[in-house]
Amino acid sequence: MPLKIYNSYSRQKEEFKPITPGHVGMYVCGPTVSGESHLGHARPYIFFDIVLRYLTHKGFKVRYVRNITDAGHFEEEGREAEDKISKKAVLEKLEPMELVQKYTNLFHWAFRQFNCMEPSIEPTATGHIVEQINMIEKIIKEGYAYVSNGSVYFDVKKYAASHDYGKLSGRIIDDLLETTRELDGQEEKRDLADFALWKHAAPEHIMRWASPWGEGFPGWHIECSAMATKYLGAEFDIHGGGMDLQFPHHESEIAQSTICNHTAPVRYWMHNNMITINGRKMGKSYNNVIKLTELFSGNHPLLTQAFHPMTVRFFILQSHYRSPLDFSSEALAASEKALKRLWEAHELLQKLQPADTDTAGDVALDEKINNWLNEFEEFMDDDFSTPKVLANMFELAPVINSVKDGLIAADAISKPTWQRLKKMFKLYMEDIFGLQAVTAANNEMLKAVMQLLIDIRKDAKVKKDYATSDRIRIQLAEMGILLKDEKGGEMSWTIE
RNA sequence: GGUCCUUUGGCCGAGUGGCUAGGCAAGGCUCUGCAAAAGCCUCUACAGCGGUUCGAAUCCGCUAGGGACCUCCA
Repeated sequence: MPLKIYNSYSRQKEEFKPITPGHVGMYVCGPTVSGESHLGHARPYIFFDIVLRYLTHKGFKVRYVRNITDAGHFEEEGREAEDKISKKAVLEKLEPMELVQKYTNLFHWAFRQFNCMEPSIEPTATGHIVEQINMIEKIIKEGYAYVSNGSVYFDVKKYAASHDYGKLSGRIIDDLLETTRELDGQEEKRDLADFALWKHAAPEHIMRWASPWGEGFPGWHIECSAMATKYLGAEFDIHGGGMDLQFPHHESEIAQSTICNHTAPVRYWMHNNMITINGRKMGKSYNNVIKLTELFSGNHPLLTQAFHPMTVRFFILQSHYRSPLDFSSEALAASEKALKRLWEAHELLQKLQPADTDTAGDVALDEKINNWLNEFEEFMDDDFSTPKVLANMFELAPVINSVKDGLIAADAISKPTWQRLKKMFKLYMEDIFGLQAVTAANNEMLKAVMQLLIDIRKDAKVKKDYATSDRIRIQLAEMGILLKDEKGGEMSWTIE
């Protein structure tokens, strides 16, 4: 089945055809590591992790490049700007690389909690200054950039005369040329719409590199162009990122790369929508960010509890990536319960053995199951409709639970169907959606101890010694372990 | 001000013109020593007003609310 991807550039769903058969080059704009990652960051990196996993499942070999933006005008919160004017001893001063390292580590830690796969290449902007300078020189040579006061600007007006500047973000060039913004260094530009490729560093600027135009630092957009070109080629398949990057970041990337490499860089542009909080985009300037560490610990005024990274992952999968997703503690709590239910059905399914029958006792049910399963791929192929796949899984969960409880006869479902069901759940839950058990109930010693308690409780129940049986269950509950009596006298347990 | 998007049941969220997802919450029932879990059932919504159509949550227009981008941003 062909995969269809909504291309932001053409504003429609298109069949995905990689440039090199069997291979996919995918670039996703990574974080700026001048601060701690927050919930807003979770969406693109979790979503594109799903894209990576799904493409891999479809048999593509994916090179996934995600950068770290560690160059720019950095300061750490709370540390004052005076720090930058250097009369202090080296160790007392703000060392940008130290700051960048700290937040990079924190970012990596958080996304390991989310069970995101690591990118194939994770290039840093500071590690590619040479490539960026080379690219800028090429653009100057092509006549689309000019030097002004130690800075280099891209000539948007000239570019727009022969190229469609503004198409990706739906912008009209004339409007952009008229924008009146008071920005730093605006007077150096020939035109307000021009953007910086290289910026001259003022004396107090702490991050600076030598360049043909004097000491300075790269413009924000050029790093992605330079690194994507280096690792994926002049033209590659997928470029992803948040919607807020469409303009000016991605629009500028297209312009730079097109001039430098004489070809449009990207085949499929993919943009995820924002996570909002009370209907407003989560962001530093709105003062409404929930940092990932706060989310995991529950330590934030807007949170009524701590949330497990898997709950967040599931929450994100429950909505389509191009829709805005409104955060609330209640919504996340609902996801937590939903995930628990689904995950338990999944674990149960993996343990249940199919009846040894090639023909289904309940043909209609058997067919229904197969239809739901068929749709998994159909939905994913339709621009990654993860919520629909989950909906089907929730249709299947009662079937699984009913088989366990004997409410549906084991031989109602044929062996091949049952085996397929098992396989598909494992594939989607674990491999494609990247979900994991929320609790660490895989400790062998704990399992053994629990088995002992269960044996004692069973004995007590047989003797109708309910004081003992209740005591075991109640005290375990106090510790956060939920013991459940199953039909037929068996017992199971989960960690809350 | 410009460009674009959005408005779905108590809450979160899918929705391709007709078959009206799913989750959470709530209520009822079944199972059960009790409990939990599980199962079954109930809860039919699409901002408002017009229009197109045999038929619209889905297309068009207007009104109202919300949002994003135009500046660093996932």
